[in-house]
Amino acid sequence: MPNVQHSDQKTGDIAALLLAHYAVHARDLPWRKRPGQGWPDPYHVWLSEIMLQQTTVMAVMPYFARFTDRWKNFAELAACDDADLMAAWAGLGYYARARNLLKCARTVVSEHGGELPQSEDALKKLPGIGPYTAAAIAAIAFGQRAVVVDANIERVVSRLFALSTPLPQAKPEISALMDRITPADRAGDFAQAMMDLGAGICSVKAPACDRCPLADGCQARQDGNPEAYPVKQPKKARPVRKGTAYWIRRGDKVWLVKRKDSGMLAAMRALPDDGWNAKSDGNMCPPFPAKWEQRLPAITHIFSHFSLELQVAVTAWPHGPNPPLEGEWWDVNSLDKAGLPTLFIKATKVALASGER
DNA sequence: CAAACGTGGGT
DNA sequence: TACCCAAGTTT
Repeated sequence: MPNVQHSDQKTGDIAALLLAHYAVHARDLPWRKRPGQGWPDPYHVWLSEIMLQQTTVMAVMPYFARFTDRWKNFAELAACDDADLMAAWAGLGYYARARNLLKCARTVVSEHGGELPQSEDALKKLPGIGPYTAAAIAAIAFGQRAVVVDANIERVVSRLFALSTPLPQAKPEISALMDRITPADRAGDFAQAMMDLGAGICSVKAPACDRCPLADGCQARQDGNPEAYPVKQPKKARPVRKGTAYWIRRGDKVWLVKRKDSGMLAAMRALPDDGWNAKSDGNMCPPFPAKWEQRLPAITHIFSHFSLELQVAVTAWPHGPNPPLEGEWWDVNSLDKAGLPTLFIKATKVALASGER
């Protein structure tokens, strides 16, 4: 445990100071809107929390707006087609979230009468909801006292108490400290205030301590080295892989496939490829023999755990039978509606820009 | 438990 | 440019 030189009195001040600051400086985010006087719509809280996992507020905004406009509650979302959902999620990344989102909505409808359960335990049993999200929903949507810990809060707490233990080993310590400073009432506002603080003031680089309501009680600030926290374990290098995608054109159509249901970009619509993955290069074998042109500029795409140098090979497919490869013709003029992951969006742009007939 | 799992903005 | 990181969960 950390050197506990903070009295309960002092840690109690943290919540009061932060909530007062939050009353004035809270970000105005769409999922925080409260219908009437009460709490925000739990469906909105849940949807935003899933979208915000490892994803910035800026990236989430347009997706949240489109999703809530199109699917207004759990029942509507549960009833949608899987392919439509995946296409709507395209570009946001971490596609397992989209598959779990749908599973979760369907479970909420079939087993919980279309309303989210309110207890942290019950929430954690739902697909896509882990420790963080369960606590966040319980606190933010249902007013329960839950201890919320995300990467922002890890950073803020690490600095407040100048924790020398590196992450992820420090997680239990951070949870215990967050538990200690979380108020009995307004735990949800407190969590959001901590996250706002981490996002806007207690930033990774160059924290704005002069604007921080907790600066006086911050150990790292007193020590003059807030940027040194949180201490983290070094990360692994990112390998570079090579692969090929295949652009099969017939008139104004291109042949798209659906990726398998597990692994990278699972269940997403895509261009055919040569089997590249995080562990190995693609085999450079086209899906079928044809006259393949392969002189387009390579694409570099950075995934979380490897980089990919992707070559695009092009062929023209004659009218008549379809290519011997499960898939569908897609109009090249409406590729934006295909729901392609960003990697393949880049590939389609290269193919089209090449003046490819 | 460590690794898998996307993407784009910031520095 | 290169590297860091984000409202984490699942296996």
